[in-house]
Amino acid sequence: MNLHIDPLIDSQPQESEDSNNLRQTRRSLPIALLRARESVMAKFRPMLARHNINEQQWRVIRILGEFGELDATQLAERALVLGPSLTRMLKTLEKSKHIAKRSDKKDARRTLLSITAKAKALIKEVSPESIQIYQDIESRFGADEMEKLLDLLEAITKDNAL
Amino acid sequence: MNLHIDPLIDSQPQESEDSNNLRQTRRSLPIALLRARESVMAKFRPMLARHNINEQQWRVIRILGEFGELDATQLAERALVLGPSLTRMLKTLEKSKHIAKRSDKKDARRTLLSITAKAKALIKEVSPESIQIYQDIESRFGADEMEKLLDLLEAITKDNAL
DNA sequence: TTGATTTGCTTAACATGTTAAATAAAATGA
DNA sequence: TCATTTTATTTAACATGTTAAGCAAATCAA
Repeated sequence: MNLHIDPLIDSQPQESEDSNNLRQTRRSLPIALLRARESVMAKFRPMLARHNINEQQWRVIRILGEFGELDATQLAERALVLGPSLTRMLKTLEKSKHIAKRSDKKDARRTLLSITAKAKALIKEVSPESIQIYQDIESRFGADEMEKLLDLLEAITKDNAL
Repeated sequence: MNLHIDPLIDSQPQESEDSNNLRQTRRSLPIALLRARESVMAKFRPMLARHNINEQQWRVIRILGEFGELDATQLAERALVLGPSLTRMLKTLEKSKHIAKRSDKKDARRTLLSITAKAKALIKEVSPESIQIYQDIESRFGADEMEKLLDLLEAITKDNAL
């Protein structure tokens, strides 16, 4: 999702017939989350593009780098990718030698996924740039604000899962 | 994106070789935003599905309901949809008589979009359910926390746009 | 033990996301 | 005025999102 969104700071709703009491989209949580995410990802996407990977592929590789070998279900859950998407992505990532597949000896239904040396090298390449971008965002937004935001995001996520 | 995500509260990273200093995905802002959004949308999606619309269609209709007639560029920007996606969506939404198109007399390049009576009726149907779901989320998370979260999201969005 | 159910993954079909290129109309400038 | 550039939208191609259905392996229950 690359929306190249302009600020929209001055725009105001025009309709007077607001008989439906829907919150203005500006203060709608789903839309605010999407906008915020887009504004953040806009900073990361050009860097990922330079390394010939997209957002989802980077998440999958990163999760396997962080957690080690996982089965497809756990990987999809943690990388926030749906099963059918993961199935397709794995075909690509196997061909490009970033991910290796093996079947679980104890449970033939399960596929175990792990990253290759090539993907580990990619992580080492991307990490410093990623950290730099993150720090730029954090230093402008403020480290305290960033912590507060992350805490609230974690909290509402946990809250909604109940 | 309907991920049906489980809490993942107790899971911990396994890899010791964390020589790359990437932040744990749990505290990664892009991922935290995505997770939070998924947890929120999971509450809304079944309701939208009952009304036979998806998330993006609802955003487009809602934006036109809020701002009135807009050209395609403004609509795409505000509804957080890319141009090519909007082009395709409009074909569907015109066929279903939710949206009407006319070309701008002053500038033949522009297409002006507005919602029909049918879409206004849909908004009236969906709004109370939407508001109810929103209030459920807000009452569990806390209205103060919700305000803080929305403020921080608006702030970081504005900050990143600079 | 075996028929029924559940689980893990894949396939299918259609929608949107994403980037690049194409097209047409409008604005610009010599 | 007319060639050039910019702007608004669409088309194309491929990737992921989403839901439903399918399939094989594992688990359950009688």
